[in-house]
Amino acid sequence: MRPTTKDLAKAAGVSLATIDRVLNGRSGVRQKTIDAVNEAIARIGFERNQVAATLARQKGYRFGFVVPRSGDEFLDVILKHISEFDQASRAEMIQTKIVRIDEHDPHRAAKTLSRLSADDYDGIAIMAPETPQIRDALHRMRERGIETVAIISNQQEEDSQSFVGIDNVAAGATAGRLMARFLGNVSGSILVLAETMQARDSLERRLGFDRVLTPNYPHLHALPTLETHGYQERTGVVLKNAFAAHDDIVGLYIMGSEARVAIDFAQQLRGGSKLITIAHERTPSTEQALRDNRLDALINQDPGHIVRSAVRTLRAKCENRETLASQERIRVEILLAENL
Amino acid sequence: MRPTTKDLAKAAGVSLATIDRVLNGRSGVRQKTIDAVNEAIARIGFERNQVAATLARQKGYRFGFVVPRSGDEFLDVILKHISEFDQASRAEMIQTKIVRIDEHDPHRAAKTLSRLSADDYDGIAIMAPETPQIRDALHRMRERGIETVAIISNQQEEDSQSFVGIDNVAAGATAGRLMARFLGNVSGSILVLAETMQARDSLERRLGFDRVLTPNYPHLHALPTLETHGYQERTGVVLKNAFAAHDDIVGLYIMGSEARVAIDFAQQLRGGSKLITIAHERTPSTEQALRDNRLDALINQDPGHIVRSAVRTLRAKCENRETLASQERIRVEILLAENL
DNA sequence: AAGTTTTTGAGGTACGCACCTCAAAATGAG
DNA sequence: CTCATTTTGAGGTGCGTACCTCAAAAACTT
Repeated sequence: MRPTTKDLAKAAGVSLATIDRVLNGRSGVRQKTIDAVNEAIARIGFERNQVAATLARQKGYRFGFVVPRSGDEFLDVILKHISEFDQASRAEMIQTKIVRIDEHDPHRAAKTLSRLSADDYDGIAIMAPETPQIRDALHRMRERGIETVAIISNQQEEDSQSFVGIDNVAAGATAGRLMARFLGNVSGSILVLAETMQARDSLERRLGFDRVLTPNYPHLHALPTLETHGYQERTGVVLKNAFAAHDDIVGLYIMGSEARVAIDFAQQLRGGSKLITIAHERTPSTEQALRDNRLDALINQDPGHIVRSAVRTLRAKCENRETLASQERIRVEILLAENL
Repeated sequence: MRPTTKDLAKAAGVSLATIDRVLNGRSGVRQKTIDAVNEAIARIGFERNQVAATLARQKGYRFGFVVPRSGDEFLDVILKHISEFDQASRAEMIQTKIVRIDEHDPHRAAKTLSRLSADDYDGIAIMAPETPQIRDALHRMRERGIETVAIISNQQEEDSQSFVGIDNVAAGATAGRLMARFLGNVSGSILVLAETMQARDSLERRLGFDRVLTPNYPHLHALPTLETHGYQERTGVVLKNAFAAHDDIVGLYIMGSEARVAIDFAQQLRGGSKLITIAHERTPSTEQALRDNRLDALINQDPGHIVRSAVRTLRAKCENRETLASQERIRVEILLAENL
C-alpha cells in the first residue's frame, strides 16, 4: 500500500497539519522540523497522490498562452492546437486561455504581461522574441507566483525546464545536411531567407546550416541571409534581385515560418532548372507545397506536442515536480510527402 | 461551474444512486430511465470528473505490456521506456507490468495470454506478430473484460483505437524516397533485407518502398527481399551472396530492427564505392552508425511515445472515452546525424 | 520569571465520485 | 386484487489531500 500523508505524519513524528505545511511550502515551520519530514519522506518513500491533491485543491489549473497579436499560418496552427487541448483537458481540470500581445511594441507587450494576475493564472507559456522588457516582465511574473515557460523561441535562459521547443541550431544543421544530400554533386549557390535576423531563432538556424555546409560541401555556397521583414511584396523583390545577381542558384532555404509567398515566387523565378527548396513548419500551405513537389523537405516541430508539453511543464512546476525529460523533448522532424 | 453528479441527478429527475448505476453500467435500471439520464447528460453537458473518480475507485489502473521473450535491441529500448514510464506514472495510480511470451510458439503464447485475469489487469498492450492463436486469445481476453491494444505490429483490425504504431507502408515509402533522393542520378540495384517476409510489418514496408521506387525511379532496381530469419551468420552469408551476384549494388534498405550486423557486413563487403544505407528503429548501435556515417538515414518510431500512447489508449477504453487522435498518432520519423 | 512570539497539534470540512445497504415504490404476473 | 419481482431512493462511508481555525506547547526576549 502506498504511504499516505497520515503514514508520513506518524513516521515523521509530527501532526498532519505540519505535514501539510511542509508539503505545500507554508510558513511557520522550523527548519529542523522540515528536515525531519523530508527525511521521513525519503525513508518511507512517500509520494503525494496527485489525483487526490487536485481533487482537494478543487481549482484545477489555469494556464495562459501568450502569443503575438498578428501572426502567420504557423501561429494559426498553434492556436488550433491550444483550443483543441483545452477541450480535451477540461475533464482533468485544466483551463487554457489565450492572451495576445503586441509583438512590435515591447513596451505595450510588457504592460499586458504585468496585468496578468496570479489570481487568474497559475502559469504562462509565452511565445515571443526576447527583449529586455519581456524578460523583466517575466521575471516579475515569477515573483508574483506565476510559473512561466517560453515556447518556440527561447528566452535567454538555457534552462531546459523553462523552454519548450526545438534546438534551432540542430534544425538548421538538419536543413543543411538535407540540402546538400538532395543536391548530390550539383554545385552552386544557396539562397537563405529569413523574416529578420534580429530573432534568435533565425540566427541559430543559420548557424547550424552553415556549420554543416561550409566544411563538408565546398561546392555549395550559401549566400548571405535575405530578410523579408514579414512583407510579402518585399519577399518578391528580394528574391528577384537575388536571382538576377546569381545565375547559379540551386537551393533555397526558407528559415522563417511564412514560407508560402517565398515558395511561389521561387517557383516562378527559377526557370526550368531544378531548385531544392527546404522550409520550416508544417502549415496547410507548406504541406500542400510538399505534396506538389514545390517543396523538397520540411523541417517541423510538432505544435500539438509543444502545447501539451508546455502545459505539462507548467503543471510540474506548480506541483514542484520534475518533468519526464524524454517526453518533453521536442523533436526536429523531417517531413517529406511520404511521411506527412 | 462544472455540473456534478448531483446536478445531473436533479436534471434527470432521479436519485444519485440511479445516476451511479447508469454511469457505471450497473444492472437493475429500466431502459427508459437510462435514456432519461443520458438525455440529461447531453442537455446539461455533464462530464464525469475523472480525478474524483479514480480517487474514489481507489484502484488506479494495472496495465500489462506483452512482449516477446527473446528480442533485439529495439525491444530493449521499448522495455527501458516501459519501466521509465512505470516510475513516472506511479503518482497517477497507473501500474505497468511486463509479460513475456514465446513468440515462436503461438500455442504457448496464447496459453500465457489466457492466464491473464481481469483481476490482475485492466488492459493489455501486446507486441506480437499476428497469428490465429493470438488473435483468438485477444478476443477472449476482451470478453473477460480486459481492454487490448496492439503496439508496433498491427493485429489485423485496422481500427485506429486498437493499434499504436506507425503506418508501415508510409514508412517504407519514406525510406524509398530518401534512398532515391540520396542516390541522385546514380543508377544500380538496391538490396532489401528483412528478418522474415511472414511478418506483416516487412510486407507493408516493402510495399511502400516499391510503390515509390518503381514508378518514379526507373534507373534504380530494388532486388527481391533477402530474409535473415534472425540469424546473424545467415545475414553475412546472404549479403555476401547478393554482393557476389550483383556488381551494381548502390543501396541497402534494412527493414528489420536488428540492423547492427547487416550494417557491419555491408560496410566490409561494399568495397570502396558509396552505398546508401537506410535502416529502421533507433537503438544504441543504429544511432552510432548514423553518427559514423555508416548509415545514411534512420526511419524511427518513438518508443517512448508508443508506450505512453498505448497506456493512454487503454485508459481511455477503460473509461469509455475517445482519445485525442492527433496526440496518439505515431509519426514516421526520419533521423539523420543532425537531428538525433 | 514573565511576557511575547513562533511553532505545533487536534480537529474539522470539503472536493466529486464509487460503492454499499436497506427500505420504499413501481411494475408485472397470476 | 394480491403477491412476487424489479426498480428506485435515501442515506451513508471512504478515497487522500487541501485548507481552515483555535488552542496548546515550545522557543525566544527582556
